[in-house]
Amino acid sequence: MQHFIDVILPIPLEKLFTYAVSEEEAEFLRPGMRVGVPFGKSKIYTGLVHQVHTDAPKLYEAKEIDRILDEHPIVNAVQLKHWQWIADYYMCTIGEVFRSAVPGAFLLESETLILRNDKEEVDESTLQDDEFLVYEALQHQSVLKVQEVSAIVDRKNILPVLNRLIAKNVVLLKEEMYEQYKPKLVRYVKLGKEYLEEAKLEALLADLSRAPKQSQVVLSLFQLQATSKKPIKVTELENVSGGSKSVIKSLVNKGVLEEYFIRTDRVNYEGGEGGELKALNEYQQKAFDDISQSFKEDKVTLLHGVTSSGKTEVYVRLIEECVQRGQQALYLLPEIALTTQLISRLQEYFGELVSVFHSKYSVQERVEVYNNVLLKENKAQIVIGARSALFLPFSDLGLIIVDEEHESSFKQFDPAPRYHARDAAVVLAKLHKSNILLGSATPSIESFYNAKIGKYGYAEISRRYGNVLMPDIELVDLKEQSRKRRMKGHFSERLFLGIQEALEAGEQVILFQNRRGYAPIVECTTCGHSPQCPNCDVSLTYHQYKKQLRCHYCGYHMALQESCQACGSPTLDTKGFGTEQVEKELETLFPDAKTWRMDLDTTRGKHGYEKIITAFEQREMDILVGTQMLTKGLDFRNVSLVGIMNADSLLNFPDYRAHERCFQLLTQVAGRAGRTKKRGKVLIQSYNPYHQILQQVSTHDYGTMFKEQLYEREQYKYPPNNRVIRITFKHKEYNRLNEATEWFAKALRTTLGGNVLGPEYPPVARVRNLYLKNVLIKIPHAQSAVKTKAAIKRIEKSFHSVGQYRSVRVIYNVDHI
DNA sequence: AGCACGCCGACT
DNA sequence: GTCGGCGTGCTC
Repeated sequence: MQHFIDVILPIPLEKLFTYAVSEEEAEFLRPGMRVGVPFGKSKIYTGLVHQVHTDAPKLYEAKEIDRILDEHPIVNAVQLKHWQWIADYYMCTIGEVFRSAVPGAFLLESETLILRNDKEEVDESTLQDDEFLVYEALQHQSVLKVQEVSAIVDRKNILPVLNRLIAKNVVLLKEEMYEQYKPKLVRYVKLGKEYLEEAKLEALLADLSRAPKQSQVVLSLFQLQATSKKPIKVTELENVSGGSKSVIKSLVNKGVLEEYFIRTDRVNYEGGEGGELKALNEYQQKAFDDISQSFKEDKVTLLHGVTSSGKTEVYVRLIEECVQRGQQALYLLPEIALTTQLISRLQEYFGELVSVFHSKYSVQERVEVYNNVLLKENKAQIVIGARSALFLPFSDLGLIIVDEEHESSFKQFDPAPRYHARDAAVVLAKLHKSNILLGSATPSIESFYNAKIGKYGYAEISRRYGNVLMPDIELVDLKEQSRKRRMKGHFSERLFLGIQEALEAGEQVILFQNRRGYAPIVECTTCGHSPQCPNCDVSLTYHQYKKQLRCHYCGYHMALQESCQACGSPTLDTKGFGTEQVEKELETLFPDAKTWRMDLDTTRGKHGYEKIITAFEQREMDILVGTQMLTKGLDFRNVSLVGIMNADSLLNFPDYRAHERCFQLLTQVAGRAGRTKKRGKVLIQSYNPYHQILQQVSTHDYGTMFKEQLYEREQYKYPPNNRVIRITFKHKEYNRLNEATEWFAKALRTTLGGNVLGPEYPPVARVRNLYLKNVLIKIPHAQSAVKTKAAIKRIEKSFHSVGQYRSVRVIYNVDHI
């Protein structure tokens, strides 16, 4: 009897692939083990066994596997089910889930090696020049890599040479798989060593004159390198230059570009002894009891606890119980809220039992945690991590906590699978028959709705810990202030005085402005021209500290010009403002205060974020200006005033979630104020202070916000009662994209009827030289989501069989945020 | 996703 | 005539 296995390959293809195995192999192999399999002409990939069976494929001859990579499965049956759910629900392939679910180090790839053929005599006279060169090189070293051969014969395509050499029995080929860790494939490029001198570079560019794409790539790379010392990602270069993968690949093969990988350092936390649990106060205890009751009914449970109410202590109790039962616990947090503060707090309680899993950790560290969970080691009994921790090989999960469940960063955006960690966690809990708790001070409309209709259990803590009062929130009318000429830059008199008062009392201030840089637009007052990004359809943001104009979508940057590029007049002015400008104004308004800024620009680097927070905690600065980074579960003791520079920018997003998100953001930022005895003060500046959302924030009225938002969502057929799928189309040609999306939308309307919106350009209609267009599909409650997705997939199939549309990228975002 | 294949234009 | 660039299609 012949034996076969179906394997999952880490690529975006719908199908599984079938390989032939021997009887012994078939007996040994089990689902969840990795195998090396030949794929395509020569490569060996890492596949995951999905099924062992004896049904020979009918349409093709199955290849044999190359090798078995594991002694035991590294992925269990529950995980495979979970992966399949994610692939189906989020409309991606199981291979894509595989790729992002296991540590990169588990996915080995082969490299082709050229070996000397010692068995045969070689008649040197029969060799051509290039063949002889390779032959000669092999006399000195027994193994050559493809790239080395390429360098020796000074040619890109070495296949013909190799084929002739194989035919003449001079060489043998071998595919070698490296068992060692490979960093997650973040490829970087730099200019090859030879081309570092200017003269050489010029010669190179002259050389490439008839390869416009390649020279564009080199130029782009040069630009990127000249302006920033940071390493340049291959993907970044691809997008900025508009050159395709194959263009870059040829340059790498030529040695013009050099590929390299960067790995981050391993981080190790030393666990403490394991300490005493803090006693819960009556409100926490009540919540704890309600949660326990709800868990008994096997319900997903929502914990709604106001900011600073001590949710963490409740979590700790639940984890404690779970650990006592001998089960594993998973504590999920948004990446950015995974602070040392929290981690060390958990380690205080649970000592060594705590492992941390986090994308900033090295490959090595992640493999370790993965293996520890796999082997159900004690030290990984409690895992605290960001969304990818969801994919660890838990075998006996007793509790999942999703903290800050409303956070939109739980939804993965860029590579597929575009899953929502909170929702995927709910499914995982179901598969494990595990308890799951969602916690937030500002629950998402979806979760609160689920609690309302009784689908989820509900618990509440409405008092801050230690009976600290909720902050006093005051709305400041910017329209009035500016009419009365009371503005100092972007500060109203009210805010200015508030800061002054706080500083005099020796207290700290947080200022929130949801935009980084100095000003989002630079405009010529003579002709109205403003500099645009050459790769994206956006104005360049002015960053004063570097005197640069930057694109926040693709990273393009250029020096600020003295005069207008269109008309030459030196009458440049800025529009709008960002954190940098706020910081600048503070310097003039409060010259004695120590001010710092926290945004993407100041927290780059490994510990940038950590450092600023520690410094602020230790009161080394008085005022902290920042973007939404400030909102995440930070526990500052000495902040008495929080100022929101401009709330309107949050309300005016063209997105059905804008209001909800504005409420959450403002409430969370406000929650940073007055976490100890003294009541905190929050000042929200706005041109529209009577907006219902701002009123609701100021009165801490979640209930009304929820009611109104739910009403609106129902009116316009948005979640929670309806589902939405957004399809994004990408192409570099404007016209082709338009035609393609019209075609697709029409097909969708034919099958699905009315609930298809678009195609529409997003606010930024071109990013990294690719045009974008969106189609939004709403699926009413009564309509089958599964069938709708199947219909969409069918339409995509016919879409891609149309020749001109084949190169249009189609990206699904189910439950997009 | 990668990678070979093959057509097409440019230059030894 | 030959080589490299760049679009197209296939991978068990």
